[in-house]
Parts: sequence; C-alpha cells; structure tokens
Amino acid sequence: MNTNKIIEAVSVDCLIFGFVDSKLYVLLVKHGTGPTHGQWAIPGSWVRYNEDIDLAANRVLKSQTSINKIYLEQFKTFGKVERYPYGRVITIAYYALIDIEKVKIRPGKSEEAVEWFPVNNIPDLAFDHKKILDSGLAFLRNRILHEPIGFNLLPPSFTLLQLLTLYEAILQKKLDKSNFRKKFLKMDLLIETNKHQKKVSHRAAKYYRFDTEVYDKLKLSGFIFGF
Amino acid sequence: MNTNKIIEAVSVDCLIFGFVDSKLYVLLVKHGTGPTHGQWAIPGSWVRYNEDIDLAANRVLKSQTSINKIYLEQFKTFGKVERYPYGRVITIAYYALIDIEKVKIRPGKSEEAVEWFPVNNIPDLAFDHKKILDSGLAFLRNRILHEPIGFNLLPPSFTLLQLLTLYEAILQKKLDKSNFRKKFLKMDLLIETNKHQKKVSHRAAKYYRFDTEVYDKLKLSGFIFGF
DNA sequence: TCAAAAGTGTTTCAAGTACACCCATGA
DNA sequence: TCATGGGTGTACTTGAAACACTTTTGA
Repeated sequence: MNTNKIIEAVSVDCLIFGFVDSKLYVLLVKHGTGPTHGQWAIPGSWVRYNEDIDLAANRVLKSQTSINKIYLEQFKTFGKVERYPYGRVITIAYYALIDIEKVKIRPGKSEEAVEWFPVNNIPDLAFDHKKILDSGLAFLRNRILHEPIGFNLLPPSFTLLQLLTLYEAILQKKLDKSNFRKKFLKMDLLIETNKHQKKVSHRAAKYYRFDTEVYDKLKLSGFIFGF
Repeated sequence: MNTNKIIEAVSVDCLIFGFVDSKLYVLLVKHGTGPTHGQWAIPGSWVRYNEDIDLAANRVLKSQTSINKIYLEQFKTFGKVERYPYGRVITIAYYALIDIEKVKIRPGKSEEAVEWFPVNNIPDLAFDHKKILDSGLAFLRNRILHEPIGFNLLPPSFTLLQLLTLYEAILQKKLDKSNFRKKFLKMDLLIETNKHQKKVSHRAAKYYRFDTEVYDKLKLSGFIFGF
C-alpha cells in the first residue's frame, strides 16, 4: 500500500504557540495554492492512512519548525458538516508550546508565507480556523492553571518575572509579583541555577530551571500542581 | 446523495453514565453481529457524510436511551493505526450524563444486549474501548470539579446527601458531610424546594433543585464554579 | 428508645490578597 | 542619582479541614 495514501475525510490542525516580549504568539501559514490561496490558516495536514493522529500532528509541527519532541496535546475535534466547503472534512486540533527562540520557521511547499501573530491581533482565517484558535486558547488558559506546562514556552532557564509575564499573557490579567514568587517557589518545582542576568540596568535576576523529572517525582508523592 | 452514506474512517463512541444507589454506572452494548459478535463495547456509530459529529453522538444516545437534549460533551479523539483491526477507523469519543431513572434502555438492531455496569466492575471490552472508558472517567472526574454538571446524573430534585454520594462515587473518596453542605449552599446554586423526603426512618431531608438559568446568571456576574 | 441520617456550630490551620519597602545595577 | 526591575516582609482575610453536637423520624 502507498504509505502516503490519506484519509480523505480527516485532517489535523496544529496551533503552535510561542512567547516573546511578554506576548503570546501563534504561528499561521498563508496558503499558496488551491481555493484558499492567499488566506491565512492554522498549519495542518491530512492524516495518512498508516499514521497515528498524534504522529500526523507531530509531522505538521516538524515541517513548520524543524523541531520534534516538544509539548503537543490534542484538544478538540471539529466536525460540522459545513466547516470545510470543498468536501466533508473533520479536523482534529492540537496545540504545541515551543521556545520561540529555538526555532527557525519555514513555509511548507504549498505555502506562501509563515508568520508569528500575537494572539490578540489575528488576521481573518480560512474555514472555521478562528473558532479553533479561540477554543485552543481557552483550553490553554485552563490547562496552565492545572498543569505546569508554561515552561515549554520559555528557554530552559528563565527568571521569575518571565514566568510571571507568561502567566499574565495567557490568563490576560495582572498578577501580584510578590505572591506569584511565593506561590511558585513554595511548590519546589523550580531549580535555582547559579546564573544571573548580565548587563541589565537593574538588579540582576536569578535564573531558574523547570525539571520535568522533579515534577514527575513530586507527582508520584501526591503533589498536584495548581496555580 | 444518499444521506445515510457514511465516512468510512470515522466513528463516534458515547460513554453514557448513570448514577444510582451511590454508584456510577456506564452503559455497554453486546455486539450481535460482525467480527466482534459477543463482545461488550461502548455504544457507537459511524458518522454519516451529512451529519455533524455532535449530532452523530446524539443519535447514538437516542438510539440507546430514547432521550434527547441531555448533557453530552466530546472529550477525546482516538486515532492509533492499530486501534481497530478491520480497517483504519478514527473514533471521536463523547460522554453523556443522564438521570438513570428516566430512561428505558434498549439494544440497537445489531446488538444482542445492553446493560448498565458499575464503573469499577467492567467486563473485557472490544478494541481500545477500555482505554476510552478510562480516559472518559478521568475527564469526568476533572470536569466535575470545575463545572456543575453532576446534577445531570440526578433527578430534577435531590437531597444534599445524594449529591454528596455522587461526588464521592466520581471522585472515589470520602467527603465530609458538614463541609460539603456548607460549600455547596454558600454557592447559591441550589434552589430549596418545600418538599421533604417521606416515610424515611430518619429525619426527612429537604429536596433541592439545580437551575441552569441561575447558574448562567451567576456566571455572567463573574462566578466561577469550583469544588 | 434506638438507629440512621439531617442539619448546625466551632475551632484550627493553611493559603490567598494586598501592600509597603529595601536592594542592586547600568545609564 | 535616578529609573527599573529584583526580591523580602507583614498584616489581613478567606477558606479548607476536622469533628462534636443536636434534631427528626420510622421501626
């Protein structure tokens, strides 16, 4: 069997989130061919006949960002009859969190452009993609309260203020600096490094790391993350 | 076009939960035809070419229970290549919460039997259905902490002890009666009725109702349910 | 009068909230 | 020396948790 054979009725779409300059961004592509030529959309692909859906989502991710092994989670499947006007297509939506500095984005072969957009300034999108994006944002907003996943958007080591602004950007509200520090540090999830910021015109902040292994151990001993 | 035409690669499966005698039950069907003849499974169906996936799930529900308009939510899509050995089938999983006393269950035409099983005593299931059930239970356990959906499993009016045992059954842990009362009553989500239990050999409990409209109003004014 | 569940009250401790304030550093 | 963010401390309030107790009812 041709391993590239696709399931015609099923696609995956992948919201790729990044964080920089205190703002949350999402990666969008501009279609270069077909009936939606020129329209912006969430990166996606058909699911192949011999391919797990999680792997299909991973493939999309890799084709846009060249990276693998990152935070990727399915959040909802969209299947209204009229969502895709050129046939019946059900799409399984995923979201990914990446360290925006680590990736070189690149357009796929049928794409005219690929670009980061701040989530509060999104162009018109093809199909029901605006709805998918809103749903994904709501999902992320909820997830970040109950799972320590925000770290995936930051470099391996980061300051507490970076983490704070990340939470503020996702939750869309101001948080108290002092209480945020106490809350996070008390959880023992963050590992101090001995590095500090350099050449900043204010007191240099300490860098911290989040270690998934530490979290897994804590979880085994009954710890439940909650912000 | 034949409106019964199906999308061959896509099905919906629907976990139907009920609650009675302090226990959580799930509805399972025994296949009466085909290669899985004789095996227990989660009720499901193919998605039709002209049918929204939510409607497909609703159709499954109605065919098993004769009821409509009940709590139904999609929770996850399962799409491993080898999950279904007779072809490539991706299934979109839903769960429903119903008042078990209100329904007469009935087998579909290709089913040998349909039966309620306590969730902690489940027979072997076809395909990856055990995994789907476990995933659905975990989803429900989480949802009930953040959304007031438990009421859908109870009759329109119920006592606080019924609600308590419902939470205990789903969360699988004992809760303090007094604290549970206080917490729930303080939320102003429950409407007192003037009815009491009758002919019980202990002090008669007051019946309460949960009114979705009340909850919607509260939500608009910023209230967030949390248990 | 006893069992069983309804329903109330109280005490303790942990955690969230809102601040005020000092510290370090480059421009 | 000033602005800027880093970092600490405290007082207040809320809410979770544990548990003792009283009330009502049919058997």
